[in-house]
Amino acid sequence: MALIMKVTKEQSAANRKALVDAASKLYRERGVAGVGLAEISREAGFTHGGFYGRFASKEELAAEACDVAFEGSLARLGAQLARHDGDYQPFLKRYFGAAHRDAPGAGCPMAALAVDAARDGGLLRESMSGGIAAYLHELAVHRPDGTVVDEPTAEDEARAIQVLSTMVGGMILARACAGAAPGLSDRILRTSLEASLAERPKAA
Amino acid sequence: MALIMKVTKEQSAANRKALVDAASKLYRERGVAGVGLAEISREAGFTHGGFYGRFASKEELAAEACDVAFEGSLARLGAQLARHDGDYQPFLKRYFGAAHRDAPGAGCPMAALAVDAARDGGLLRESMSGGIAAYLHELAVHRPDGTVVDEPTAEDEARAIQVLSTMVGGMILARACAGAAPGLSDRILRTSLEASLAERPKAA
DNA sequence: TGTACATCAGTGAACGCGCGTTCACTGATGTAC
DNA sequence: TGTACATCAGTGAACGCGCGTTCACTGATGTAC
Repeated sequence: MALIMKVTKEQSAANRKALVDAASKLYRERGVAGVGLAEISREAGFTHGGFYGRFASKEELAAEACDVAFEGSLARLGAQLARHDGDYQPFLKRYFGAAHRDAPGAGCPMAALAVDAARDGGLLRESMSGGIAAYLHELAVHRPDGTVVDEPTAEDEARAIQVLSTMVGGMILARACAGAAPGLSDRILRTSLEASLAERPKAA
Repeated sequence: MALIMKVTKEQSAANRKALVDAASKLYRERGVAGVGLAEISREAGFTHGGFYGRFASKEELAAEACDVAFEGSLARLGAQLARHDGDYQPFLKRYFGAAHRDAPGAGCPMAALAVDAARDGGLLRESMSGGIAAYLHELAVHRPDGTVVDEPTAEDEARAIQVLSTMVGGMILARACAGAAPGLSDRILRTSLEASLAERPKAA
């Protein structure tokens, strides 16, 4: 019957999504080269035997995991800006929080996976490239005075690049120091927040 | 005879250094998890059988490879600043050049390995932490007006963190885009250069 | 309604391979007498 | 000076393991008549 058939297909789609979500978390935490398909399948509640019924390769899973991470990240950015009338401060405060630093598996895909993507020659690199462009676009259309434009200018893009460089660089450096130099790691977070706010002042 | 003995030991030390140098290049290019000891040994001109006569573990090699990369990086920073009377522009122009973006194996250890180090629990993480602190110190003691101080203030450190975040974030984003969006990658380099120069104006 | 068949998501075992690590051995270097 | 021995950097083969990938199979879901 069509209805029951639909339930089964939905179940299967949900199972596939569970796999992508588990990969998205584990890859961000430990890198694409640092986690195997068996562990990802186990985390999602399956054996790894069925993997190639759902994905063409590990590379395809990595790209979809990256896409999903960007969806979450862009949604958070949009929601925060919308809730605060285009004011960047709440969003950036959250980005540069210790909670984000200490939980890369649920955080920014660029801070977690951009280096892996740069080393990759395939689908992950394309997903990351598209995600960066989309993220920059979202930052660019939201001007610091709180207005939203359709077509960002070159100046809008430049401002977006400045903010994003500070975000990604600051978070990566803070994470690299977190274990061995916690005081420095905290100062990196605080200073990067201040710098990115200066580039993107509070809505007028 | 002491002299001949010395030559042999020097040879052995040089061989060990060749291994660390090869690892430093290959790890920066492809990540610590992306290159095996056999390939590193081959690149240095050896079989991998002798590896454990020289290193306690792969982890130890990775940490030394990171140290060596920082030595080169800090030397370049110091030399450029000294040659131009503390003016940051030549150094930053070189850092944000396409040549640096396209040759990570010879470039900045933080842009190449900080994410790997953050995932690591051991020696690599400690080496990276110490390297970041040393690099920030070198940036902090060189004030934008060209003077050099012994004890940097909190403000000096904050300025150093701003510059370094922009450097590392900009380079990582530019590399992640280089294959799939070369135009965007170039704009990220140019904009990050301008932003870091604005944070560190030309010597007065 | 009941029975025989088709589908297909997921299982579990296996594959060849490269990994980090170990070890018995070689052979040139240097020492003892 | 000459001969027997010690050292030790480096070789080459092997180890157990986990990797990405493949495949024969199971068994519940759904179809045909």
